[in-house]
Amino acid sequence: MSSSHESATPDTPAVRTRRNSGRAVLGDVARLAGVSTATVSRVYNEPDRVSPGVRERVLQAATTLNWIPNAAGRALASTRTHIAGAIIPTLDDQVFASQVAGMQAVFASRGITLFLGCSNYDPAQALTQVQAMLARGVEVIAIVGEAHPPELFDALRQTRVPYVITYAYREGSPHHCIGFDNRAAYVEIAEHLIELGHRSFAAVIQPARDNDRVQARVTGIREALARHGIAVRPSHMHEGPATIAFGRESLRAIWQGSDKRPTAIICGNDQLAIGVLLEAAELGIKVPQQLSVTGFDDVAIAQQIHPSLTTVRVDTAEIGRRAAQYLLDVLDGKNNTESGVVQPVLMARESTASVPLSG
Amino acid sequence: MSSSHESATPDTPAVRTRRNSGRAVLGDVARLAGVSTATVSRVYNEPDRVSPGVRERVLQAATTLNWIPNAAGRALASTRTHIAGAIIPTLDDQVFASQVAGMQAVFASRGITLFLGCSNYDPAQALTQVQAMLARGVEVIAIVGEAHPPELFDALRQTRVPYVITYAYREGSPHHCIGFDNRAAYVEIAEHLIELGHRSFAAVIQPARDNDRVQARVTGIREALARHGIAVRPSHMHEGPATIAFGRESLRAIWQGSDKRPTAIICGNDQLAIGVLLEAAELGIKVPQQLSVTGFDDVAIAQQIHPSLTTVRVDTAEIGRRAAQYLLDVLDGKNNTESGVVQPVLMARESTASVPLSG
DNA sequence: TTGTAAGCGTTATCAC
DNA sequence: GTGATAACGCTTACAA
Repeated sequence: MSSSHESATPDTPAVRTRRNSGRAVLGDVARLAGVSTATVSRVYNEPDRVSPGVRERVLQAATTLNWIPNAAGRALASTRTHIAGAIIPTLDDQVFASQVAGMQAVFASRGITLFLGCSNYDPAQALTQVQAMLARGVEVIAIVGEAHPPELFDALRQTRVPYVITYAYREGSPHHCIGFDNRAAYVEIAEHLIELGHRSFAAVIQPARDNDRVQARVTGIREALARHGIAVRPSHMHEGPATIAFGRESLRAIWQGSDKRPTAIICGNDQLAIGVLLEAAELGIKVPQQLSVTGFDDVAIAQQIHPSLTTVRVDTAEIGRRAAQYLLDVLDGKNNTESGVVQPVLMARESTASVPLSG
Repeated sequence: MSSSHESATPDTPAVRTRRNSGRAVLGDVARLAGVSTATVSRVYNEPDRVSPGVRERVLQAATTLNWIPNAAGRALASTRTHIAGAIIPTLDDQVFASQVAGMQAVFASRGITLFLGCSNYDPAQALTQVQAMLARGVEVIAIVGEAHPPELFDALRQTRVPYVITYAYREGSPHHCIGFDNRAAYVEIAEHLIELGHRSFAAVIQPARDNDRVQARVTGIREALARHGIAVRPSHMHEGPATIAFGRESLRAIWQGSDKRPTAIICGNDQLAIGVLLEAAELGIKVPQQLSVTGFDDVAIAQQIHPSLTTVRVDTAEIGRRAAQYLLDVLDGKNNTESGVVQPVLMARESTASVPLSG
């Protein structure tokens, strides 16, 4: 039936097979409202440029038909997708989850939806995710950390999609960053302990491979200690999964090892530190009298546990909000000159104290 | 040169202004490979139906031009977006974060990307998110819980977008659910305590408003206790934010109140229970000798804290995976008859024990 | 203020 | 196995 365009026989458009299973389209709304498709479009995109009466009629028709504008059609015609992308290592870490929540809130207020991708700390997956997002037409993209394959940044450059590095901030980075200086944060932790008189340290950290933030933290520890002629013994350097369990086993190994026991343990995050704290209780090690312990993140339990944990608070939701705002500004052609630094705050609590007199 | 069809003056297609800022399109690839656009399309969608030589040539051209297929164009032409939507209350809760991670993994393996929306436990926001997702053309959608505005389900029905309710499972629900029976889970907790001889209970739970899961939990507690002629005193029923701090203050209030002290406290989740545990330590209340405590979720610290926490483990990542699989099956027209139940497991640990002899 | 009509980048339907 | 070409649903000059 329905011959394509010049059929003499009147075709029946209302009954014509719809690929989209009967969903109303803009044209249907236009017909019902008795206006052109352009007018319907205007009602939604430049409502001021259409007279109130017509506007009302169109809105009415749209409601009647339950019309929902099709984003793909919109994107194609306007070359704007109103989609942003965010790539994080994992959702299983509170710091990234809340960063995403912060971004989402800001983007949502501007009608932009967020595509989320997890790299699982794997550079190859990060690259894949970025490519998928570019194919999806994300207008901007936020990526945690800057340790990524060059192809990833090549792709971003070629497509000219504005991006921002989150969570990490490094002077001299070629990228726009929003976050904090992980190295400096750990320098501060180490110095806090040195000021308390500590001279013998252990470190329990999460896997550093492919993770610029963790590498920076370790560097911070080493640098701060080196200034005082101190180094962490290899047997006192434990790298493993960022879990309570690994924190526990690390302390046990450190305490029962043959080397001189440290008076302070710097942990890569609060999970590890809490593990150390719990194991210390079990081994009868008094914190902070015999041993000082520090964490990072300031998770909820850090200030509730006994002894409360000295740690560093970072407002990761704020990182997310700022990152989103920066990207929105780029889209708007505004020149966002705001610094990308979200300052971490050392929360000195009960788990750190002056070094015990008897080394 | 190739005048399109009737233009006398030769146009210069290579230089024509591109709205998309110089990104290569399928047509460019076709031209460079010396084939038609249809063939390029086939290379990516039905590679078997194109000869190896041509295929190679097209792939080569695409690489040269750094061509990335445009998802909007694809969606428009194929009426498939390869996008799924997920709506969760918040990312700030591990159980939902890992559910999303599980879904994402399954969807990604099928080339489907996930749009994520957070309702912040607000029905109105949930509705907005659903509408936004439908506009984005999600092919399927997963929503936590079934306590949502009717308009939400109306929209789903009208657009015929397959959906699934996650985290909650209820016999007789009009929706397909993947999760567990929150009521039954709390009946089990209560019965565990009753078997241990407890007859005097307190409950510390998160806000129940607009939250069918929490309401079901409370119902479970009440039903199980009622079977034994027991009810929770109003002064022993504390509802508030799901935080360690609220857990602490609840125990303090319960313990210092004028009513007879309970021998067991059932908490709405592990955060609250850990708060109770920590406050008990501070108040010198012996757990479980004087007081039994239960949580829910089995967060990492639950089995590490002392005394270790009796709680319920739910594999939320599995809920996410199963939900995604179900939705994929619907898309494939398969009849997924798998039960939607992901069985919770009671983890009886040190924080619960027989009721103290002296009531 | 409103309408006409030409795209936007892809896929699908036919012919060949 | 390939190639024309008409959709897909919307926006946007340009015209009226």
